[in-house]
Amino acid sequence: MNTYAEENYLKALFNLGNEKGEVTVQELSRRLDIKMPSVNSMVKKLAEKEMVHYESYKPVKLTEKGKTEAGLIIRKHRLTEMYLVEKMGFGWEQVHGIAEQVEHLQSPLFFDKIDELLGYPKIDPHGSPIPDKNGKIQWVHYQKLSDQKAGDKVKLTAVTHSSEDFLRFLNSRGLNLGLIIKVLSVEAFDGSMTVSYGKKTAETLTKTVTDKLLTEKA
Amino acid sequence: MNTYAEENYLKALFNLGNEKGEVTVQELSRRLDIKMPSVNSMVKKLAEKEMVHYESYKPVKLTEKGKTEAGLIIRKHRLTEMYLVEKMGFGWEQVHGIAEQVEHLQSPLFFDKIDELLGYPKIDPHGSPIPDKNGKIQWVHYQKLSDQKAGDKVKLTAVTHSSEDFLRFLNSRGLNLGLIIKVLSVEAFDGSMTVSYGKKTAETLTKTVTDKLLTEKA
DNA sequence: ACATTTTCTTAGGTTTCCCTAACTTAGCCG
DNA sequence: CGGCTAAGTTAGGGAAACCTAAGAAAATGT
Repeated sequence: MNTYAEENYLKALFNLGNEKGEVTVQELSRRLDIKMPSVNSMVKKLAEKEMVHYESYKPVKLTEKGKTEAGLIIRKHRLTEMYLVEKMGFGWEQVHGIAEQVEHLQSPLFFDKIDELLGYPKIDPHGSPIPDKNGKIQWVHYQKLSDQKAGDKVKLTAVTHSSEDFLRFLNSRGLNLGLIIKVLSVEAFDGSMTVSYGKKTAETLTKTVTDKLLTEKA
Repeated sequence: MNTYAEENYLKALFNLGNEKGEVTVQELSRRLDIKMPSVNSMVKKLAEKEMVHYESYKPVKLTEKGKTEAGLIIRKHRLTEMYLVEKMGFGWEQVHGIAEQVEHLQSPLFFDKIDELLGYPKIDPHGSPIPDKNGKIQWVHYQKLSDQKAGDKVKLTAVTHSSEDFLRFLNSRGLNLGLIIKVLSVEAFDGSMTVSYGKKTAETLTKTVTDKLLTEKA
């Protein structure tokens, strides 16, 4: 098992290394607000545990194993954030600090339950993907419904918000996941959209709504 | 602020010191599964911080300050347990380990929200009192079910033991907190008791069980 | 290309919290 | 009361994760 400190390093490496996957000691040091010599020794320790590839004077890179571990922590973080917002009524600006602590809890039971209560979300409300139980991120390229044009035909695959109110609204309109939606027209002045799906031939959705619906090409 | 380890000592002192309030180094050592010399030095540290009264070769006792700190941790623990059971659908027997970790989170915001969502409860799922925001416990007068007489009608409000097996047993008999129980008869020779509650018209409980069930006048 | 600056590493120190081994105090018993 | 045992303490050490100070490597500018 990884220590609390190790988990923070793994997470930082994951978050910083988006493009090349490489992160310098200094970047890590700044992100974690930990002095470079401390980072240096921790990086060595992580290399020892085969969590990172590392050679002196070179940037650090997560191994597959490291990526998985990091993914699992980020999974816990994002599920927690979502739960706090959707189920407990916190504001988005309030949840980061709490999730930062909760992500270190060791209890598959707990996070599985959260996952279940949230309806197994694949992305958080910011659109960031939530890694699966194996720590892997599914790199599906979701597109907001609001980014579609008239004539487009898409499949509704995810929602970025799962508050009771919003889910109730979706239900009342018969908007279920997997549904094929055809965009009929888009109003230029307010971004509202008229679409057809299922039995509905012309339903109008506000931009507030279409912003929260994620789609794939149908 | 207290460290993670300090918090565990405070909690153990609080839980062990129910009668006289005094706890020996050895008791602490056994409860925490930490060797005596380690306990000894931590106790000194806590005395330094004025969390406990301590003199060499004497038992340890929480100060008022220590009691308050311990109460606040226990408050977090019990609120967490209750939330897990009431709002997330966990079973009684599942929540202890999770709460044990959550109780160390530093976020008044988080626990206030839980408190609010639960409707400011004074009792947790095991029936133990929940300390208030100042760490103080309201001592309610409970009576063992085994001390009741035939004809008495009482409300089940707490259990004194919360092992997995015991909680599972209670579940299997439909014995939930808040339940109204009527004592039908008591066997003189073994103290076993026949009671009725809910849909059950004549359930027999051994003294081992009724000793662990706490009640209020209904 | 070489001198300066920046980045990284090494060395050595601190705090927290745990350990084992060995010693001391307190309580008990004949 | 003296001696034994159990409980408590002291001494010394180790792992984790941080630090500062100082030296080494790499990058950078003219």
